[in-house]
Amino acid sequence: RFAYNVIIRYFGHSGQLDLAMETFREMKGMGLEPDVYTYGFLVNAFGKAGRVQEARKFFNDMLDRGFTPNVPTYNLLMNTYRKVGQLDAALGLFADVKKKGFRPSVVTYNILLDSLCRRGRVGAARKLFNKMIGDGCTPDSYTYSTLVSGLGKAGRVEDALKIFREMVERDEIVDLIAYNSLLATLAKAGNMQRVWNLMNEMSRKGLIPDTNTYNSIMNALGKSNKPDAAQEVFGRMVEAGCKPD
RNA sequence: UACUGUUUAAGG
Repeated sequence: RFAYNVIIRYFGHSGQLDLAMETFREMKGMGLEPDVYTYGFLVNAFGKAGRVQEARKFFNDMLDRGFTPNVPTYNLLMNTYRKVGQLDAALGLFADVKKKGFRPSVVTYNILLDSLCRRGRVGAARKLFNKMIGDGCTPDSYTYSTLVSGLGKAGRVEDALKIFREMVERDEIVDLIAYNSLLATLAKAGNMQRVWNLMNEMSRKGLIPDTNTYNSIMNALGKSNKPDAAQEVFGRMVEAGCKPD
């Protein structure tokens, strides 16, 4: 069964859903009982492809067969809802998790925070953020980047900065993605001074900007009609040995 | 053995 699970995960990961299904049928044909991992891999495979109905069907099959999903399994389906923007369904699952007496993990909260932000519900996201801390769930660097990015996209630059600073104050590791999230926010807001300052801070910390870093800045400059500045950034990018994609 | 975060047109 372990071997079948590995194969199903592989096909799911590479988007070969038909082969994943075929392997699943073969597994059952051999009289091998799928477990929560088997179903989890299938939920994930179809969820990543945006095929919500099928993902949900596997999840329900698992319930019908008397398996008790654990938190990561719920997260897989919740992430499917997040991807297609079905916020209410994601919130419904969250309620189920709590009703069953499970403790949502930091990943669960991160998925919900991102769902809320993508629907423009940044106020609700901040509330949930406070609630998660109140419930004793410690935010991680995913949590902060999600919020910085979400607040930034909503145009709430100062709030994004506040969250970023909070991450620093809490000694959370500020990784490249966290910097990229804030840089994109600042660049879109036309706050180039802070962009350059932040870039300097990054290099002091030994963090190497990647194509994502440069692309988001150039994109913002282009949109605000500053092709010359964008070109200058492009020059710096090449100078720094970063290959344009 | 599984789950989450950063950039990406224009026109219609």
